[in-house]
Amino acid sequence: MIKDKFLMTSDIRVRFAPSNTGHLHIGGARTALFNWFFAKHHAGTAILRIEDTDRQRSTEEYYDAILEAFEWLGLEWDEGPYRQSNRMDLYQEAAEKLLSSGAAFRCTCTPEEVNAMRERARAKGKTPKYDGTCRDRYEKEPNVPFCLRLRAADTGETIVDDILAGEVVFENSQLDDMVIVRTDGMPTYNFCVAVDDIDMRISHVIRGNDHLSNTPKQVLVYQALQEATPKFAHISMILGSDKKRLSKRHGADSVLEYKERGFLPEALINYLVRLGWSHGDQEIFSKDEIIANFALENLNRSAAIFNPEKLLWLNQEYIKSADGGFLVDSLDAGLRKQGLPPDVLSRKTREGIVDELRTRSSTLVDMIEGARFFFEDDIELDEKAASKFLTSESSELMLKLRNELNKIDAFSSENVKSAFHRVMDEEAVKLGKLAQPVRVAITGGTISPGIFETLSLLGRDRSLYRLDAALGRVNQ
RNA sequence: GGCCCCUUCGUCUAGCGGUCAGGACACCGGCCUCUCACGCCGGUAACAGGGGUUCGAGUCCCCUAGGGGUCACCA
Repeated sequence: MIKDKFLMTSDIRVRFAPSNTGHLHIGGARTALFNWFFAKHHAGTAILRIEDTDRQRSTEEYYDAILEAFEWLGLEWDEGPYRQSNRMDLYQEAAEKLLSSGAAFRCTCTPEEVNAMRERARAKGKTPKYDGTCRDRYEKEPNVPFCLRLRAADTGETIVDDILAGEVVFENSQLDDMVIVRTDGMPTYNFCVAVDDIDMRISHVIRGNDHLSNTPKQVLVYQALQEATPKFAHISMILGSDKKRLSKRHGADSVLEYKERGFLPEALINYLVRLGWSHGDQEIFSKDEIIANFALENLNRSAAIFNPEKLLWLNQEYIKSADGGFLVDSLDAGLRKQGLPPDVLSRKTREGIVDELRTRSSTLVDMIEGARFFFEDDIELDEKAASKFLTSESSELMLKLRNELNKIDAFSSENVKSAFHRVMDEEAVKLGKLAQPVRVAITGGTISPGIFETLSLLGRDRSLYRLDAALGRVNQ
């Protein structure tokens, strides 16, 4: 969308904050999309922040892959990517502030001891949580390692005001004295999130529903830091066909994998956004249309099941109306990947090929597969089709057609059609009798675009060569 | 298990007290047709259950059931 230069940037600031412990998967992408469209709709600022405080599992490969995925999707972030690992000073400063104000305390309990506490509480039928052993043990022994915990209230309640869920009340008795800085000095997720969101002046936190239960913990950090909370919107999640959380088991769920499988970014975006969001009966939206109409209020609160068939349908819709040049480029790249040179046929011809294939391909991969035979020197015949259609009976017809094709002037689909009709009239056969054997001879199989167009696109030389090869086979 | 969220066709959804409960994907017919598609026409299919509130409830409230999430020195 062209930015209206008269439109002032609003105070709306949102962030998408994935961890680089895995690929950007479609669930995360949808969350990112909601954030991004919300920001654009309000002429606000969309920020990308990588949460890489997990030293064990974060990798640079995933970091790069996440950026690559966004690049492919065509989502540009107004700020970032910020990385939490570069912002340690900020967290340390906040932690010290909390320590000196008494909101946080040093805890020398070992993980084993804390686990034991939780077990004891569980055995008594109570909420398993840290028991507060170190809360008031202010004199600490030197050389004993410690972590920092945030002192949680034992009574009362913490209310999360959510745009979608309304006021959600959590009993403070459920809350733990959570660790905000680990023994190794690394700050923890729930702490960094709040500190960063404050520092980045985030106005709306839009994230998955799985974070709702975490929110009161973060609210506690805001309160301890004496900062106002942002507005929250916890969106529904995407589930697999088994109604379980999306995972590797459901197949390809990384965004980049959809690229590999021949999906167009516009189609993926359209599909993902429509999961939970709608605008009347409209199914197909350009980015600009989504920007114009997106509103958090229209978001569905219930989980959505990922439906690959509908994505496929949408993808084909996008392929049907895609720019021809783009499709040719995609075709060329796909062919080269398989070691087939695209330029055995002219670019104009390839444009004709993708035009024939666009109504027959639900993915770019399908399209390339459907175009293979145009570019192979020697096609592979499907045995079943060959034995059914390449018979001595059909070979006579094909031979006649071959001679007619050899005579025609320009090898246009119209002229090819005339050639067919001359043979059909002469032999008093219907088109089907002639077309299927020719199709098998030309394409190797029984499925292809219209036979006149196919021959015309393939060109006279290659067409006759293949016809001859098929004829030779029958006569053997 | 505690706490939290959710519940309209198989799936995505429209609906925001009065509709024959609409659209889309998928599926099933039909038309078109040289195959496969595309396109066009038509069809099957839903308010989880039970209580209220109301003249009237898919729409509001409660309960039950089911599904999901979360309870870490992971994010």
